[in-house]
Amino acid sequence: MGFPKEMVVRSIKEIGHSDAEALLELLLTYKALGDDDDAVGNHSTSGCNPPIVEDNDDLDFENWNDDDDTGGRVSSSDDSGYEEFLREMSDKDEKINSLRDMGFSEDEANMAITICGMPLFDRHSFFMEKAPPYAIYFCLKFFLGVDADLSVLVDSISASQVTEVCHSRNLSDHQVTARCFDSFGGRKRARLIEESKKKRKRYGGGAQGKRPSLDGSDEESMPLPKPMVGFNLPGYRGPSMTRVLPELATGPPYFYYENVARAPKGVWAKITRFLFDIQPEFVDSLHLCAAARKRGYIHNLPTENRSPLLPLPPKTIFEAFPHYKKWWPSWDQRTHLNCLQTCMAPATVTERIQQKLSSSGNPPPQSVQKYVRHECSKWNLVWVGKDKAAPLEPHEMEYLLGFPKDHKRGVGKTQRYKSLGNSFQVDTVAYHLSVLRGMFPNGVRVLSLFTGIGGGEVALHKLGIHMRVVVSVEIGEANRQILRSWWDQTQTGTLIEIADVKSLKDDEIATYVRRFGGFDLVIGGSPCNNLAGSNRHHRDGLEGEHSSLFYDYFRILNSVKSAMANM
DNA sequence: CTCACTCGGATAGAAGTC
DNA sequence: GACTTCTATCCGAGTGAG
Repeated sequence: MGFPKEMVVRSIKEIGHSDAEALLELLLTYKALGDDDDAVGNHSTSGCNPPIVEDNDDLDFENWNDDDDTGGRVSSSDDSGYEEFLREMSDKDEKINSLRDMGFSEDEANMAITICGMPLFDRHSFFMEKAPPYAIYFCLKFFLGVDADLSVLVDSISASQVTEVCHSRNLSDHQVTARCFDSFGGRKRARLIEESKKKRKRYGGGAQGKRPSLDGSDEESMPLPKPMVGFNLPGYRGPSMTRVLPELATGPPYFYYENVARAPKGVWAKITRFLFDIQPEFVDSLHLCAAARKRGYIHNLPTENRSPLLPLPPKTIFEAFPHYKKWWPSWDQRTHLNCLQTCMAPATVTERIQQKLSSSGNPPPQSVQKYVRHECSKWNLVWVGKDKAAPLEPHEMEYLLGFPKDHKRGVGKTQRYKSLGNSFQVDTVAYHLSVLRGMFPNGVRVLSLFTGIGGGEVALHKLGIHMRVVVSVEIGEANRQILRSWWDQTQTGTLIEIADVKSLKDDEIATYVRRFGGFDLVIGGSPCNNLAGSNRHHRDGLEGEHSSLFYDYFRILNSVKSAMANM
């Protein structure tokens, strides 16, 4: 009943882009073969992955929409032809040789086999939301040809749907990508529902784990650690942790991804699934400097032997700004500032505070204190005079964020606030990147996405790591000028500036990879606009207009990995 | 339940540019 | 004077902790 493997692979190669339905059928066929391969697929590849929900806890097709955990599950296949085929495929070398005979490179064959051996990939939920998207991505890329880029994949898989969705919803490419992944879920799910009616086995209660919702919005929450110090921080020595990354997640290149920690529910779970199931490192920069900055970082860097930038930054408001102590009221007991944001308090806020305080006694009544404390916390105000609270100056924000003084001089004040609010906290990022210092004594080649004002570059510079090359992608012209200006003053390496991540396609990436011999680090934090709690209008999650650029980070990272694998 | 916190956005009007 | 750019001033909800 099973297909000879040569037929499967050859058919896939022949079908190529021309027939999406047939291709999907073949992929599903291949997956069906893999579904029953317990021996191959059930090994664990990662010591850091979150607990994986077992099949028998999760597959409940008839009752998918409700919370009844006593539904059926798909039994393991009793088809001896499949098992025979899979036993045949169990030897990795043999598989590689077979694939090489068919014209695939060893890297391509290795990648495909690695993917096919991954536990999640091997599960019934392959094309569902819960399946790791990077596996789907690699798998499709492999079967469609290694040079196909994501947009081509999407087009060939569901061209009519893409067109329809784009026209009717005005969606961007990455949103379409996400939806196509979702659409696979639907199709595969329908197929599996049909199969499950034939092969069903009852199982008892006690199901564990969260179930992805059917509308594609995964509600899986990811609890933030307390204290939010990541895997470790200077002065916060937790239990020593060693992590084993999935094979596909390891470098080269190293990568470093950043975004707001307090994103809407399910966002970090989704980001994690795209980025190789690596557990995010949540850090509040409050533990390293005088201002809070709760951020999640997903990276494949070593976590041992980190070292902070010296001198350590001031850790309290008074250490950072001693002169404000003079006017600081005793009933304002803040020692740290809240997150430095892009918007500053309007003059009306500070005027109202001054007016309220001057018209009340000393100390002011509790109600006034409460109001003023609230406004000061909300707008990050500091006491600059008697009864006078004021927003931080841009150079003070630069200082707290670890940038050199007047890094952004010459730019409008509003723009400076905006860029700084969107930036890295340099000391925090530098602490994570410090492990690169000993690894690249001759310098690093960096692909910097969503560069902003160059927080990652400044961090590397302050660590004393020479940047041989930085290919920087940043949409803001003012930010590009700031980086260029800083680069010309401090650096000797090559800086290439690109405006739009969407314009950075596979061929150009491959050109840079060939030109520079690859990248050592792919670093970037994609836009948080649609994730941040401050956004009252369009907190749309990862599919939002700006935040969906995360998918471009994912796309470009994989493109770099692919190009480097083919070097 | 209350409370605290959040890499923001839309708009009108001012200011600058041609 | 038309147009663009900049600036000030408004605008709650989602989430989690207690």
